[in-house]
Amino acid sequence: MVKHEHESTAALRRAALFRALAPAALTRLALKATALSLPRGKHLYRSGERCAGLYTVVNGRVMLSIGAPRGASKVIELIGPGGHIGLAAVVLGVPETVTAETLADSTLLLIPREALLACAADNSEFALQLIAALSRQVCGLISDIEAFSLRSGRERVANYLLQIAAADGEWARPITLPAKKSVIASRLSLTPEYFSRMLHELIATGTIAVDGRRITVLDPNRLRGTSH
Amino acid sequence: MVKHEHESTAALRRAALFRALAPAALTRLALKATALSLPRGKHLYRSGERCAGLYTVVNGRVMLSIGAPRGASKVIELIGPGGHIGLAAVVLGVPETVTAETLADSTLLLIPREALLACAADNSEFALQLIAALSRQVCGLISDIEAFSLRSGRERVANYLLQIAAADGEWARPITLPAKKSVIASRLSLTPEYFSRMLHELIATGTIAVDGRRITVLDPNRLRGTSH
DNA sequence: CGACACTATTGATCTATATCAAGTCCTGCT
DNA sequence: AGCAGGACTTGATATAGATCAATAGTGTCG
Repeated sequence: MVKHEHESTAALRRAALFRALAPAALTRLALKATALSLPRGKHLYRSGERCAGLYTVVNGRVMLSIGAPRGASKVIELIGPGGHIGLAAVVLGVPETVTAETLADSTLLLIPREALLACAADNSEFALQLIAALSRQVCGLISDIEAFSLRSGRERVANYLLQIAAADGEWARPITLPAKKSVIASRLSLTPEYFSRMLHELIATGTIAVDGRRITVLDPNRLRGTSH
Repeated sequence: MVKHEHESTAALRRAALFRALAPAALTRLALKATALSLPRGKHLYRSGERCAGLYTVVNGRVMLSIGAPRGASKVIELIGPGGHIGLAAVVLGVPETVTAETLADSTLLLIPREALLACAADNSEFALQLIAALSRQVCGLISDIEAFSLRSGRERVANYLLQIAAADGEWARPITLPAKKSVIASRLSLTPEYFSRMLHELIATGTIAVDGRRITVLDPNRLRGTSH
């Protein structure tokens, strides 16, 4: 039991949202959290369901997507270790607008809505963290909208590769796509077929090399050039 | 001077963000705010600029848009009385990602970043209001992304009309577009030409009637039917 | 180690929406 | 009132990207 608390506390400390939280408050929150692990391909929740609290990804990977009536769907975001899921809908207490599904075996922490709000209410430091996290999300979504409506498919692909290359840090070292190509394609609002073509166009110009999910950026400058 | 304070306080109370704020805190905030009025067509700020604080629209109308290199641009949101502008970038203290421009003669209140953050820091009630406001914005942006990537132009137009009709309350009463048609078209990620065609398609089926910026919904059910 | 099932590529074709080009209708201004 | 410039419409044409169909890898599990 004590072991489990320690694990939760440590896991929360590694999450961006909770990093700055005072140890006492963090432990209090961790006590209310429940850990769960899910195999790949399980749904955390579906669009329209009400969700008990905030999920934090300890490890694994979760896909957030919106589903339209006609079976069509679109990936909104891919969330890895340290990330959190569904904050906006949880604090509003409204049904989720997205569907969350594990892309790999994952372990998560579920923090009940009440504990989260209580913590925010008597810890202004933490409330400001929530505000900052939501603000970052708003900026990210706006930049997605910009990409979808003002950039071509080619530009979006180039830009995406640059982003994960930058996040990874080292150039020349091959980067690994965080999910299978059809998921990445949907994240970029492209069909798998078109995504494949764009990738092969970049290969043809000697900009990148592709080996399965592993991509090497051969010519960063040219990639930057085609990204806008 | 006292007059001006009263005006600011009253204006803030009418804004969604500040409605729930305790009178004392509200007055304190209003004291730090500066009122400004701008004629139509003026920029509050442009994408990339750092912005001193949060703008609240007292009256008039402001257009938020993102601009791409190639002169292309897209309207993100139209903000009327009671709304606020640029919250996310202001709390993060990063350069604005959007451009804000008045669409009509407008009066605004500018609340300095420091005053806003201070108020949030020692007023957990208000911090939660900010959290809720940002969460609502996140949900709205996600729903925009859903519309842009999963719905056809026709569906987006129908849906938009339903939304403003619902906001307005009374059916059968003609609704008025909050800006000229080319701006609405951009808000819906359509060209003015295509927007015009979609509107005329709805006219042809007897679903709506259009007179300039004034639109009457003749057949709400059919409109709902074409909205998805 | 072979075979299934899934993932990716490739080619051919199609379509929603953009673009270009006039033309018409307002609307505010002198 | 008349006119200039913008806002909207209408038509013809072009195209980015989707869809459909077939094939080729690729990994995984008995």
